[in-house]
Amino acid sequence: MFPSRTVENYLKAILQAEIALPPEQLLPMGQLAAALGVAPGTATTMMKALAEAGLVRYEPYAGVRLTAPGEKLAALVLRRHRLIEQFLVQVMGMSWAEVHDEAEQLEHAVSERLIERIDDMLGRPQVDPHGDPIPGPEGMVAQREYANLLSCPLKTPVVVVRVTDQGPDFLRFIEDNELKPGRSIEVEHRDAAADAVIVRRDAHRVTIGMRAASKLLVEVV
Amino acid sequence: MFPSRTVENYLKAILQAEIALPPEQLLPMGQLAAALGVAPGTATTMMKALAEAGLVRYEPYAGVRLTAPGEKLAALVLRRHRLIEQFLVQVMGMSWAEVHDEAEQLEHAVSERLIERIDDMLGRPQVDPHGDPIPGPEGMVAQREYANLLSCPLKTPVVVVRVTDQGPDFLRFIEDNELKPGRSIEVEHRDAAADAVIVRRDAHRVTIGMRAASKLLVEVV
DNA sequence: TCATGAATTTTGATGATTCAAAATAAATGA
DNA sequence: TCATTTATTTTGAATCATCAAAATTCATGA
Ligand SMILES: [Mn+2]
Ligand SMILES: [Mn+2]
Ligand SMILES: [Mn+2]
Ligand SMILES: [Mn+2]
Repeated sequence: MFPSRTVENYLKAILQAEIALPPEQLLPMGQLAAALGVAPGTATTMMKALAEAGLVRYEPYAGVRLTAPGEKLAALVLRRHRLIEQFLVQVMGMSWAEVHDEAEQLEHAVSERLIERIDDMLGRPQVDPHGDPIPGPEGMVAQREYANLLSCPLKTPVVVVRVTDQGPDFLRFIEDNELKPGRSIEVEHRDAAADAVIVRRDAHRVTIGMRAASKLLVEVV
Repeated sequence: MFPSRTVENYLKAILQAEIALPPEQLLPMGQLAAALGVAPGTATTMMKALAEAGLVRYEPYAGVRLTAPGEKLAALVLRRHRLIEQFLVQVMGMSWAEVHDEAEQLEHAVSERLIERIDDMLGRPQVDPHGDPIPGPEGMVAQREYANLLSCPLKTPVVVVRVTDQGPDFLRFIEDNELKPGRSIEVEHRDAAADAVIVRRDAHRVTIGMRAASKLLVEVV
């Protein structure tokens, strides 16, 4: 049997949470449940079923971790999600702020065949509109580590490479201030007291909060 | 929160069955169940629920019929299905034989917004790749009645306008014999004993069975 | 060590969708 | 008319995904 829509969502959520976790560390049920917007008991029940199916390793009161087959499946869902996002922006001309919700549904409905066509048509892109890496047809690819606007060097040219927040409002803010991936900027100053980061984009200055600054990943050029 | 995927499929199936039915005549449960590949009792249960929701008129032991709201919803599903088919052929370059199954899934996953973009991009098409009419955003449009290869005049130029069978094998046969919608042909002869219809396409002759011939709708030019 | 509080699991329940098989109604045809 | 066949409905049960609330386990800090 093929993973249901629900199972696909669980696997993808686990994968995305694991990426932000040290290797081997288990993902607690509370976090998983919160990520999916379900009651904790619901997540527990599902994890027992997925463990039964060999897709996760589940340790009661400790948490879960994807097995190799589970990770492969999860990566394929993530691959579909991100290819669809890129397609909606590049081909359908949709805003990068609205493609996430659309992809959230379509990722479960497209066939392998259609995904391959999309991949073809886009020239096998490596990243989606938000700079998130697109897993290959064989599964996850190694993640490159990037600095964010809190950790990158001051007064040094950096290029925005990724925005790790899918919220439409946040994305629109980034777009309005021309801070999308590809854009070259500099961190002028960080003000811990004001909880703010002052960024220079050409001649313009933009001030963003530290919480938001941590969501903007950059590469030193 | 209404129509679930399942309900959408039921409504669409009823609408498509109704089209081939005299007005006012009820659709029997057996036919509906067969069309959806479910047990008869399952269809009965669902019809009671849909009647409760005001989407169908259900008469025990007689059959069902869509109400106005039910028909509107069903037409919107059909609209999505057919726009998606046209999109997959025109934009994604997929074969007209394989788009039906793909659309069967996508019709439940695309947003109103995306469907409007697709409609735009295609220039508001009136028919899908099989010649099936695409309902407008407000619901069903009046159906034009066409002759088929069994009822059209002999030795008279006609244009194929529609193929009323979504089976991949049949569609591939039509494609291989260049009988897709838009093609101009003539019925040379009908042979009841042989259960065959001989069609002339330019200088070529194609023989098809009567069952298949009834699936090819044509317009006298 | 142990009482507390937080996190997690268990329990009991619900809604949606489905089936197989039994019961019933309708249609048919002598 | 009435027995037989066919279609439909009813019944009882299963699966999946979910919740709220109760029970349990774990971690903590006095
Ligand atoms: Mn999803
Ligand atoms: Mn993305
Ligand atoms: Mn469908
Ligand atoms: Mn079609």
